[in-house]
Amino acid sequence: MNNLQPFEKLPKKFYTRELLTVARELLGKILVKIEDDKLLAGKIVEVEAYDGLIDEAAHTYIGKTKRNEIMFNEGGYFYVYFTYGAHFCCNVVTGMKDHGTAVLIRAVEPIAGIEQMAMNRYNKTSLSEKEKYNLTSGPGKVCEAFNITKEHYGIDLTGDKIFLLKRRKIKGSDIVVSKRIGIKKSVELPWRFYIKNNPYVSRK
DNA sequence: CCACGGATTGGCT
DNA sequence: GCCAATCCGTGGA
Repeated sequence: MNNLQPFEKLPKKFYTRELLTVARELLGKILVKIEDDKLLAGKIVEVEAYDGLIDEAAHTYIGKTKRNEIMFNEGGYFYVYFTYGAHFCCNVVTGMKDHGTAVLIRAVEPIAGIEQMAMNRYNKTSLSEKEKYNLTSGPGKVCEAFNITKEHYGIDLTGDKIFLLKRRKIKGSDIVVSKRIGIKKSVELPWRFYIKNNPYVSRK
């Protein structure tokens, strides 16, 4: 079962590899946040890749700005941005310095701290079946459930506040590849990856 | 079930 | 001034 699997952080080397490799391998890994003695954890079930060199939808396509500068570091940092005047979304920076590549965490399956996540999302702990699956099934929802905000911009993922745990790779036959969601540019790139049949995926 | 639109901040032109 | 890597509620079929 799960407690036989290693409770070990992903090392720097995991993140500094090529974007699409990291994106696929992020599926199934555990996102952990520790803050104020509260531990929140969830299994990553849906991601999207962004690459400023060739991808007009990437925030780094326009070059380095104050907002996106962390994406030009080498892999292993957390890129958090604010959008639509309402929501935060979080990303894992990948590749080598100046690549400007990152993977958006679009959905997770809650594992620990579920009551806290329910409080953060609904301000109550008893949820309907529908609310339960709505906790973390989208990038804005993940950040609200985990209380990830601009304060977490640039965090080093090899540190102790926010990090990912090693898990074994999800088999290729259990990964679905599709176009990305919610963008108007470079819509054709098949850079969205999600775990087949997982109920927390934002949509088919 | 699906389509549509409002909310509301901040980054960039 | 325009518009966004979203979410949620509403209204119609």
